[in-house]
Amino acid sequence: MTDALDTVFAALADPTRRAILTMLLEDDMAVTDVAEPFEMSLAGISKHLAILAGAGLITQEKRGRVKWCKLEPDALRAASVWMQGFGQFEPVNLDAFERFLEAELQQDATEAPFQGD
Amino acid sequence: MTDALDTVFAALADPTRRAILTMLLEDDMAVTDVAEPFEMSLAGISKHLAILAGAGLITQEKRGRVKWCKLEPDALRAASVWMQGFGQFEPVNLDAFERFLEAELQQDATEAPFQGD
DNA sequence: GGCATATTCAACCATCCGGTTGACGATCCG
DNA sequence: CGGATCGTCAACCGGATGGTTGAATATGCC
Repeated sequence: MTDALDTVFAALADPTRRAILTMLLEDDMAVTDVAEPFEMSLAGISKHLAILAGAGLITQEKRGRVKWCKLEPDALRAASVWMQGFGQFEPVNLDAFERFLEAELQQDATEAPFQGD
Repeated sequence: MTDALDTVFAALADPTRRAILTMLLEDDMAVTDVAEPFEMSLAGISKHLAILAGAGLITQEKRGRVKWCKLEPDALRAASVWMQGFGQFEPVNLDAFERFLEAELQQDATEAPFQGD
């Protein structure tokens, strides 16, 4: 009965993985480039990336021999919502939340994506 | 080198602990009462509470032989800030989500009328 | 073909985690 | 005092986690 929140929060609980996510904010990256700033074996980083992908926080797409890692911010949103109003995470509300996100997306698509300040 | 975020996210990664936090939203509770709905030994729950306290998510105060557990929502703030600093996209807009829910409710009310008497 | 690059796999290791049970220290109450 | 209640401690267990190394698999390049 491992909830999606379990894997997301567990993935976020590691500083290396949080650092990776922060790096991916900048841009998509290849596995080797993700690993470069860390004093850790490439295989170790590869495992961390697999965990992040398992939590849905990133996706990986192989082009040629390079596997590109891409941030998936939506996975964070569910966790963020839980934190802000934890308690109201019954399935009903999750469904509603998904509909909400879709509605929001459509709105974003038709309106200006940023309300900059 | 364990960051505060490490312990907070790790604490949130367990469904039992999230359920406990949700229960504490209602009111402060004694350890025994926290444990009551779970099919788990009291010692097990006591450990979970210690982890939550270690992460600063709750505080515990002993009055008489009863130890009261109190939610500390501020501890969530750092994690929440981290997650939101994350998205270039707007932070999750809970207000908008609530308006969405209300709008949906009204829609349900007008679309699926009771054939009442 | 042959070599370098990119990434994962497999095995292994130490440590942590979630859980149990049983004993123990406090505290209330009759 | 003596017994019941509240909660933790200590030891233990199986399984997950975070890391390593070395071999293996793809892919690109000359």
